[in-house]
Amino acid sequence: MSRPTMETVAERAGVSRALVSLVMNNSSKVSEAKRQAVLHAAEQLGYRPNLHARNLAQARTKTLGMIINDIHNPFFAEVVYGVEAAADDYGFDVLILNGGRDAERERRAVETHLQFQVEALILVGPKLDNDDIARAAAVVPTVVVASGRNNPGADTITTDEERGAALAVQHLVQLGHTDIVHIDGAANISSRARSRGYEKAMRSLGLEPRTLRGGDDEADAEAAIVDLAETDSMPTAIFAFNDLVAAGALSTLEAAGLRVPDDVSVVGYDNTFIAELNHMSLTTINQPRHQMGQLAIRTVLERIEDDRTEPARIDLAPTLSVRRSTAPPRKA
Amino acid sequence: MSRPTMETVAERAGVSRALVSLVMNNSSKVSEAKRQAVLHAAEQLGYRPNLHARNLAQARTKTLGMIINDIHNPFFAEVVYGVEAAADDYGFDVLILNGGRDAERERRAVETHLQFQVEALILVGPKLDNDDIARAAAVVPTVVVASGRNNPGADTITTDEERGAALAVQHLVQLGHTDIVHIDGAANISSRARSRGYEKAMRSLGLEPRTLRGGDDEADAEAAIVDLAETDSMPTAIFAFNDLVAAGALSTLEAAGLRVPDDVSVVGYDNTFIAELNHMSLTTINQPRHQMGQLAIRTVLERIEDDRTEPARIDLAPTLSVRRSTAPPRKA
DNA sequence: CGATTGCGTTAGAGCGCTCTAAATCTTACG
DNA sequence: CGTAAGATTTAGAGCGCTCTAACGCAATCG
Repeated sequence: MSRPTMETVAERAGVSRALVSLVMNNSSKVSEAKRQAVLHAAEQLGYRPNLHARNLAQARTKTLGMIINDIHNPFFAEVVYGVEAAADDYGFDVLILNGGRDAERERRAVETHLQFQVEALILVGPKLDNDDIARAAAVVPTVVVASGRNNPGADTITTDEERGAALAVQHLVQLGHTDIVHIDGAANISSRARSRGYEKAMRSLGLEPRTLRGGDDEADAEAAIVDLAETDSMPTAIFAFNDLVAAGALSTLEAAGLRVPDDVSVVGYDNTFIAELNHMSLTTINQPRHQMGQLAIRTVLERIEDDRTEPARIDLAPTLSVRRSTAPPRKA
Repeated sequence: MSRPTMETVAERAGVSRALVSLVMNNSSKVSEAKRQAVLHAAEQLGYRPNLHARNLAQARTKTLGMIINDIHNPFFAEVVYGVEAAADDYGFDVLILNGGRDAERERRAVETHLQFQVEALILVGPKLDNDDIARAAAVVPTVVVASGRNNPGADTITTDEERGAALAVQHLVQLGHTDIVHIDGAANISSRARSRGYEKAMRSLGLEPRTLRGGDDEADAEAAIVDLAETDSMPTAIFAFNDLVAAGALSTLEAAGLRVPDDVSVVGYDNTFIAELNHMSLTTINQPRHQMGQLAIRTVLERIEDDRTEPARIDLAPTLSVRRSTAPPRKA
């Protein structure tokens, strides 16, 4: 037994199919009596509009497609909430597809979304390269959140990562540190900007930058720290590429018999869940993720509704979240 | 300029619309020449099938709807990967909607999915009550993952949480502990089963259970621990409702000057990301999340394809993950 | 009192695709 | 060379909905 359609409801309510359609879209030009009759019939039958039929008949789908780099990563979750909140406000549904940290999967996800006729694409931390993004942006309004900002044709929502790195350095310097090492993000997309920010900030304060190769993972911190310990060149503070690397630093430092923040201060980046844990309590750089999500929607809707065409570049300011992993250096 | 349709492609390739359809569904009964012609025309025009039209025309949508309790929670992320992997195998698309820890939002998400004519619903840790679930299950095959198992009409994939709690107790007892306190999950859905498992296991080993009210949050552990410290009744081991509560225990214990695992051993539950962090290194109970996701798909597909009707109840065995938060008790 | 207005309602076409049944083209065989 | 069998291809209906244009009817007006 198949689901009831408008036809069924119309029959039951003794009206035409078109009238049912009007009621479902709560048009104002329906008499109260008929509206009730239709609503009642629909209720009784358990009628549910078929979105595919609606989307076919209408030009618009009122649906947005979002692709998340990795569902695992709590950094992106917060962005999702921002996106959803804003989309709700404007009456759009958001379909989520998981990129799974894999460009090929993301490419397929884009394809799926396009086949679903989404009105816009929101790419959160995409792995896709610029060409892929340009191709997508040529078909449908596209906004990239938290990734590089030279995506041709697409809007971008970023934070100023150079500035964020500078905030970390300034914080440490204000505490009295002068020997500050940076463990970078290796090939990670944000690595360059954060390293550059660190180096510029150090130099502008008259300090010598020291950057070590890291990665985006706990284990990646280990080699760097071990190296520092063995060459007896342990700094008084470490600025890590992200919170996870900072977490790796924390445990490796402790394993080496050093206390945080007494012996070494540690700063992370991203203000993820990890940093918030009391037991970690990581000083870190915060990106306004919720706001980034909201802005992504606003931006992309400007294209849809007001058909703006020149790409928007929104660059937000990061902030510092001070916790217990930083303190003044031990007096020498 | 609107998107090209099958009609456009057909014209360009000099064939009929139906033939294009056959090619798109790679039917075997199309001559190689025409197939190439169609493919080529489609390529040139940037043709992309309209899923809404297809879904309307076909009885099936080959689409599954998944609702996740909370995108933030990394526990669920792993389930998602399992679901996606299995769905891929069977050629289904999975649409993800975020429940946002809110029953009302979940209810709307169910509605959205149904309007999208999904062939089945996968509810991961739903907040919905049994009635809501029954209502959904009456309309479309539904499987509930990682939640209570008395959902009328729906299939369920769970782990034996009593057993999991018992594993924790046994591990601690084997290490030599006899004074083991449980901090429970308060109103949380899994709390009852885990507490019961703990209490049964304790009694069966001739030990006296001691359960304190906790919650599902770091802060919830604090009150309990502070209480233990103040009444001078600190046990040698704590079994927490979940990893987050265990994390709270860790930091509160340390703040009270107690070392883990030297003074007190701590066991969590769920084997989340947190437990894995080196700096936490939490002994915990693991649920086979990936497998749970896969089984969810298999189970629900059995209903769709083989139209099984009696509800399936799959209950998997949890395992123990030993890390560095547990050790033999200090000799008295 | 006939014509006009405007509200509420409806018929019917059309959205892009699949599917069935029938048409057309080959190929093979007597 | 005619024709049946098989292989390809196509016309056309229909999926459930929206939208335009038109219709019926009551209220309003000159």
